[in-house]
Amino acid sequence: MSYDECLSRRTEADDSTAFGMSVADGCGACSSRGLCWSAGIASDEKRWYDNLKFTRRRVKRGEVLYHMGDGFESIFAVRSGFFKTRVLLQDGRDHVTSFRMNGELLGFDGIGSQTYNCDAIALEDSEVCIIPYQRLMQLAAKVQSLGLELNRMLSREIVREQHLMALLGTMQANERVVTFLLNLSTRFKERHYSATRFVLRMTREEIGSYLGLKLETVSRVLGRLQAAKLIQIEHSKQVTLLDIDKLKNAIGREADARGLTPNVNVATSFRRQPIGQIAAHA
Amino acid sequence: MSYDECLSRRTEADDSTAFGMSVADGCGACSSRGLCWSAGIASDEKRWYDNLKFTRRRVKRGEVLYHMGDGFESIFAVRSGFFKTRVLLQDGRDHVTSFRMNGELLGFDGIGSQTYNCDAIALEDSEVCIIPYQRLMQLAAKVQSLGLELNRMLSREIVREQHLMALLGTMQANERVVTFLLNLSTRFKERHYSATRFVLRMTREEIGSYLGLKLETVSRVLGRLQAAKLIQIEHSKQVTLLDIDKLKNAIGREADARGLTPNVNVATSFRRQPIGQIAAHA
DNA sequence: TTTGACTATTGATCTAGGTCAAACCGATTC
DNA sequence: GAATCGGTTTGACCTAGATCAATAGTCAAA
Repeated sequence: MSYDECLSRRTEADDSTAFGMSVADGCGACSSRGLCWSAGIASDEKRWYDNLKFTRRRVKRGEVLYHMGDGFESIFAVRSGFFKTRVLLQDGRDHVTSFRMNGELLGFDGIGSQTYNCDAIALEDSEVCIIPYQRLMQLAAKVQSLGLELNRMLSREIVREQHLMALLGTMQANERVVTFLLNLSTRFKERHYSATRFVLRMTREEIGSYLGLKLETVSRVLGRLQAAKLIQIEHSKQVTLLDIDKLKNAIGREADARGLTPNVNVATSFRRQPIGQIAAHA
Repeated sequence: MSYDECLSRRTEADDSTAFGMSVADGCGACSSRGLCWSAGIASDEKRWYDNLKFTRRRVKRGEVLYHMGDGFESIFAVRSGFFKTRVLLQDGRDHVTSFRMNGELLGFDGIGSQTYNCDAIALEDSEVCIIPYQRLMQLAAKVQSLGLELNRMLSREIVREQHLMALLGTMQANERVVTFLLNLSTRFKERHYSATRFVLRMTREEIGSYLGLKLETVSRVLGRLQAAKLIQIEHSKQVTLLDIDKLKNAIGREADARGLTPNVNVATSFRRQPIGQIAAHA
């Protein structure tokens, strides 16, 4: 298959109603340019990249992009919106494994078994580029750097998950939530959004599932962070990070010394004393 | 680079002293054949695979195969022995992310950043094949199925980690340990070792780190499993799985009903009895 | 065979986070 | 504007697993 064949093959009419599909303007003009692929594509092959076009698909809030068990055909790039992925255990328990925003990719979990291994669900009305895996690999056979970049992305996903495992295996509730907020912050920053003020698209329960905590615990930690003036929350969803440096310091052993624990075990009987009262006496 | 160049390039003398290196007999004759790569290589390209030869390296118990931060050049296939990988957090805490046995691969975490993102440490005297990544990708450019298989392996690693995240995020101590034992069991079985009787190469602390538990908890759970006659342990390391089916059933909600909980606090047990539990064996 | 360094077990106690329950809040809908 | 609904907060209480501490195997070196 030639370059041009590969490209033309997908230039269907822009019928945005059928299956919620529509045709993209092409990667060169995409607002996620630089986040999604291009960073790793060798510059002499950039012209290639800029001419890529992928079919798009709209996914409404709450809708499933793909289900665990569905046959794997494509990976997806988030163009706009917000997704979560989750794995289900046999007995019905589930665990959220990632949140994805624009420029991030979904579906790597399907390559190995030719079947998706988790559910991907939109947390708000979203749009994705559909990247057919077969076609991608045909291209990669021609364009060296494309295959290399795919490997890099898979590897980075492995590393991301390793960090998450370390979080789940070793961190306290406070640290988990702070790590989560800081991670969102840097990702928004990369997208030229505010690093300090953003909206949480997911519920407390979803955050909890992601962090291995119960929703009440997430709520309490956020409450404590707010009481300690490290963050501010309006309407449950709108978060402002008031002091990123202090937040960063709150990860690690010294977390307790900074007034984030509910019960500063002073003498004996002041158990579960809210932070505000302690601060007032200090 | 031609097929033959690629192959001949690495046929150094078998000098097993220098750097602990030695040359392998080639993949075709390897005892891990079928575990490591070949399963995914298209049959018309098998002759290719069978002629592959990689430099080997011996790693003594306790020695580091690669360090976090080391420049990435190669992935490794375990020929014999046993490894753990671990990530380190800034403040010194660490978390074990995998145990690797023969036929399994190490180093995927380095591809994305060109730098290893964890430590790989031998738990017993071991030997690995060194698979230079550059060379591998050169080959993959010629041999389609090699690149595809690499993608599959990376993807499977992603899925493996997702399951582990779910374990760390949602499972009780009992379930974690049982899952761990069953996982070892199936991996030994795949290698034609006993699925029911094997040696734990890692310490209780390492198991604990892997499972997000403290070593005392691991020890207690193993003790309980033994008391329940589901397993037997000799000399701390030698494990026998006495009833794999019951072990499998011990994962999930009903685990408690099977005598795995330490203190059956009868006084309070009437307070909230899960409905599912009553119906379970009717 | 003794010594010493690990590693594992076991008991007693403590606590971070889970559980349960009630109230609250903001957005829809009727 | 009352009622409903999904999500959130907050309080009271409980427990699984952590922590601390003492004991005891295991193994290799002396």
